Amino acid sequence: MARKLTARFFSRPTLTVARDLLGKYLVVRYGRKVLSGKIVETEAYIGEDDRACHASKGRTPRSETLYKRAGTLYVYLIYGMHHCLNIVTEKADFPSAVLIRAVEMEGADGPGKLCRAFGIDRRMNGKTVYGNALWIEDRGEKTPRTAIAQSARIGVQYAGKCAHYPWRFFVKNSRFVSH
DNA sequence: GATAAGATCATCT
DNA sequence: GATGATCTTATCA
Repeated sequence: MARKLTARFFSRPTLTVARDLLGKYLVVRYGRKVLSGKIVETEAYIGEDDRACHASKGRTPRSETLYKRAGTLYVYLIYGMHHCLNIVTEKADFPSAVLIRAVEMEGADGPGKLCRAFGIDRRMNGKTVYGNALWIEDRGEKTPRTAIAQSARIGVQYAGKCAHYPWRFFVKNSRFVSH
């Protein structure tokens, strides 16, 4: 019933992956604990032309992860204290990823809190999404198109017109979606 | 309810 | 030396 998503799922266009991730489950194991929650909010970051994407300045030691193959985890520290979890999409050498913004779990509404709740930090950067510490499951739940809403991304006002791209996807009426 | 400011550091200039 | 894919707390209404 629960099916682990493979690289094939993440190799598709980033916007498709971002939308399809809604309703899937993020599962993290550390020690003998397993935590999981349904994904209800994502954002897409696509290519060097997207000024909100960390690859907009080309390859750097940090953005290098975005150029890896689909299914690679990109985790970075923001504002000196919060981690954000992304999954790289599309082809190798094309920088794109989906940011996981919220899952249905107490204290996991918002990318920073989500990583804190799941114990995710920079040690996960560069790992894959099909290992045995972190993965995504399809539990067969269908998320109807009508339950999905789209909007501009959050926290990227500096990105000029890229800030207005409707590349954020979320499940309507979920109380776990960030404010 | 809304808005503002402060925390705090890896990364890039 | 500047800045950010955020969050918490404080203050006002």
